[in-house]
Parts: sequence; structure tokens; C-alpha cells
Amino acid sequence: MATESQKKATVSSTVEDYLKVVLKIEDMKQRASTSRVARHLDVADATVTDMLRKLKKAGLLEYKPYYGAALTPKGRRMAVRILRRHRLLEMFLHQVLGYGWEQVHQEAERLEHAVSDLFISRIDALLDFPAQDPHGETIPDARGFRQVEDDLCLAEAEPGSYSVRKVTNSDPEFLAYLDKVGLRPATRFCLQERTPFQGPLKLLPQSGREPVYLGLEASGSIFVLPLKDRPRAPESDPRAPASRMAGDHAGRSGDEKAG
Amino acid sequence: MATESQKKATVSSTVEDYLKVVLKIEDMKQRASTSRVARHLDVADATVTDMLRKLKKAGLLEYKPYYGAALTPKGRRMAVRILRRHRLLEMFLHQVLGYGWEQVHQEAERLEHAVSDLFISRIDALLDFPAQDPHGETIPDARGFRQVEDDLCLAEAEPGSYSVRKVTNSDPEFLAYLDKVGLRPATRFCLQERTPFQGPLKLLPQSGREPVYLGLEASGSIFVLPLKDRPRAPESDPRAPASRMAGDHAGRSGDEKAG
DNA sequence: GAACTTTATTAGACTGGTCTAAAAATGAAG
DNA sequence: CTTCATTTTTAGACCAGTCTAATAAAGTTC
Repeated sequence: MATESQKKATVSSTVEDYLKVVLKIEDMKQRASTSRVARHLDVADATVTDMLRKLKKAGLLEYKPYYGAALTPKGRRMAVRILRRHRLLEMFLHQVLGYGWEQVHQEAERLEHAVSDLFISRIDALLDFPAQDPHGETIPDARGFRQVEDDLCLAEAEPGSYSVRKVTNSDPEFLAYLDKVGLRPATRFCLQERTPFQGPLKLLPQSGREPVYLGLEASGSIFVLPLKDRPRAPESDPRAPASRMAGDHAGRSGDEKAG
Repeated sequence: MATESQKKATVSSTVEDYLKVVLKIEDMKQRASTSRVARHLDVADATVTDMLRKLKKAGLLEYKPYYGAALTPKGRRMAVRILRRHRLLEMFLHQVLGYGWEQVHQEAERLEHAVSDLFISRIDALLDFPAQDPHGETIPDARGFRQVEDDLCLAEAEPGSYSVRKVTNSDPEFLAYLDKVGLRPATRFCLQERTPFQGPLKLLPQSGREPVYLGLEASGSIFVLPLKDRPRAPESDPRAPASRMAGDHAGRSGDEKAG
């Protein structure tokens, strides 16, 4: 019923992964260079060179040697389709099977290649056509439309009230930490002062109450406190696990290998 | 939570398919010869010879050249695990996502290799630990135990009252036909006369009402009628699609390639 | 038990996806 | 514009899984 009468140019899950990565890189407004793609996929550069040429030949992307790749409309459609499947599956695992938000990514990563269109359309309906996944990422609709929002990076935010728009990191440990600490999509908090922390939180400015306090250690780690416990000055805090874990991830805040 | 602390000798889905087929053949009390395995998997005999030797080396089965293969305990455990996954997934697709029983097999065939143990244990709980799949096949429990029942083949059945125990055929068209006609696991019916039909129906003698009549055309096709419409003598009937479809499948009633 | 048929195995090759190591192009710095 | 460092591509190889064609066991018949 769902997606009939379309040329099913079925591709391997490997190809799907390459397209997904190129889309992700393009979304970050970076050039999809051989090495960048290789880092995301954790394969050798030479492997990527080969593959990009194959994908070019298949009409899924443009590829200029020594420069990089860019999705064609066709490649983009396929990549967005996988993105949709991934996020819908994450939502399904979270809502229907009770997975923690730190558990959904890995499973969706495999399932996105294996489930049928029927499966996807059934869980879509079951979830009542959700607009976001458990991380707050927007789910492209069945036609492949995605509303791209201008999220605010934590590092760009002026002091004020915000809510967490999305968390762009899929590391289970880190997400479990955020969860423990009560920081998830839609959580509201007060940013005390500007911070250079580049972490995976994307924010939405917000007027309203501020139930949570979010601050920054000297080391660069983030920490979160109920507002009533807010310290006078946001400096060091003997919160061992929090410091450790947040620190770990703040360190790798650039881009590669984060998802 | 479910299946921790066990050596995860992860194998490819291809290997899982080979093991599954050998288990299936052994369950039919046949010798898992090279060519029989090859027919089930739809690959060349030479391919199977290679693979059986690899699987022997991996300790998953015994293999005697020019004779055939037999699962080792380890191979059997793995095969039963896949069987469990397959049937649980079928039940899940049917019950939770509303798949028709003719649709579940194909999807489960892919998913059984892709989902995690967590996924399986979650759907198991969600379905309240079902004992059978939509076709009436018994689902092995989490420890790998399976109760094997002595079902009656249609061809062995004397005239009398029965209910459908299970349908061991996964052809979507055929199953859709049986469904349309109201013949599924637990359906009760009256067998009018002994039939040489070797089809995929397994029966369980049953005392009770007989709402359905199942008979045999001269050609070997089956057909079904509500009891009140039952004809005096079970002969031809101008029910075109029924005759056609059932005939198609009764023809290939032996064993190979049926599932 | 010799001849023939069937079934199984070997031999050699191909594909997709990957690797390492070496060569080449690009780009940055003097 | 040369030189050096970085990035990318080429060359050659490997592995898993598959195929076809040729050969060799096993089984069947007379």
C-alpha cells in the first residue's frame, strides 16, 4: 500500500551508509571529502575513493577527484529515506519497545537497512506520525520533506532561558548521563553565562520558567543542577561521574565520528 | 538484560540461513545432503559443499563428504535461536503491526538476522510470551526448548472433524487464499473423505462443531465451503480463483522450496 | 562387476567491500 | 617557484560467498 510503483533500485546497506554519511556531512555544511567520509565510516581512505566512484557511476552522487562528493537528487532522496527510517525506528524502539534513548541508535542503525517500507509505514501510523525522534531530531516525512530548523548551538547562546531542542550525539554512555541528570529534548534550563562549550546540545530560546540550571566547568565539562541548587559562581563541582563523562565528550566536540 | 554473558560467536546471516535450513531438513527427518540444502537455499551445489566444510570447521555441524551434514549441539542451538527469532517476529508483525499472515514470513526472514536480543526479549514480553506464531508453528522458548508435536498430515487424516493445527507453507498467495476462505490455525472443519492431498495443512482431530468443509477436487485442488452450503457430493465448483490457486500449490506438495 | 546415471567435489573465476603501501596531486610556506 | 606536508588515488591483495565446468565418487541396472 505504502510505497508502490517506484523503481526499486535496491542498494546494499553499505551504499546506504555511504549516502547517509555524505548527507550528514552536507548538513553540517562541510565538503564531503574522501577522508571525511572515511572517518565517519571508519574505513580506509582508499576504500572511500573506490566507493565514491561507484556511487558516481550509479548516479547517486557527483564526485570530483581530489575534491570530494555531493549528493545528486537521486542520492539525496535515498539518503533522506534512510534518515527517515532511522529516526522513525528510534522513536518506535523508544515508545513501543521501551528502549532508553541511549539504546535506540545502535539498533536503528541495523534495522534501517532491513525493514520493509510496509514496516516503516506501519510504525509511522502506530506512533501517530511523529515529527521528532527521541533525540529531538526531525523525522523527514514520507515524501522526503524535512523542515530544517536553525538550532542554536550551546556555544552561540547568550545567557537566558532555553529549552533543549535536540541532542546530536549518539554515544550511549553520554546520553545515559544526560538522562540521569534530567536533560533531554524539551527540558528547559537557564544558561547563566556564555560558554565556549561546543557540545551536542542544540537549543531553542525560550521565555518561561527555568527548572534546570546548566553551567560549565573550568575544564570545559558541562553540568546541570536543579535551579534551586544553583551555585553562586559556576565553577568546579565535585560531581565525579558527571565531570568525567561530560568531559570525555566535550573533548571530541568538533564533528567526526560523533554519530 | 536478556542474554548476557554468553560467548557471542557472531556469524553472518548467510551462516544462519544454512543452519536454519539444515535444522528444517532434520526436522523433516531427512538427510541434509548437499543437494537438498542447495535446493532449499537456491544456490549451486558446489557452494554448499564449500560452506558445509566451513561450518564443520567452525564446529557448527558434522559433515561427511558424499553423505551430508548434521547439526552439532552448538549448531543446533544457533539454528533454534534463529527459528525462535523468526517465529516471534512473525507473531509481532501480525499482532502489533497488523501484518497479514501471508506477509509476515518475508519480513521476518530479513529481520531475524538484524534485530538484537533485546529487541527479541521486548517483543516476547509485549506479546506475553506467545507459544505459537501466526501459522501455528511452535515458538521455541528463550532457553531453546521446543515441544515437538505429532501433527497429522492432511493426507493421513481419516474422514472426520478436525481443526487446523498449522500451515507449513509460506507462499503469500496461497496463504492469502486460505485466509480469504477462512482457513487458519484453529479453524475447525469436517473432512469428507480421505484425500491424497499432501498439502501444507497439518490437522488436529477435534470434537466439536464443524463450521467448514474441506475437500478435494478431482484435479487435486482443495476448496472450502461453509458447512450449510456443503454439497451432497464433493465435486466440481465454479469457484475459479480458489481452484486455480489451490491447484498451483497442491502440485508442489513434496517438500523442497516450500518455506 | 561393467556401464550408466545421479550426486558430490574440485578447480578456477568473479563480485563487492575492504585493506596496506606506494605514487601522485594539491596546497602552504618560504 | 620550490619544497614540504597533507590529502587522495592507484596498485595489488584478501576474504566471503557465489558461480560454471570438469571430474570423481556412489548408487543402480543388467
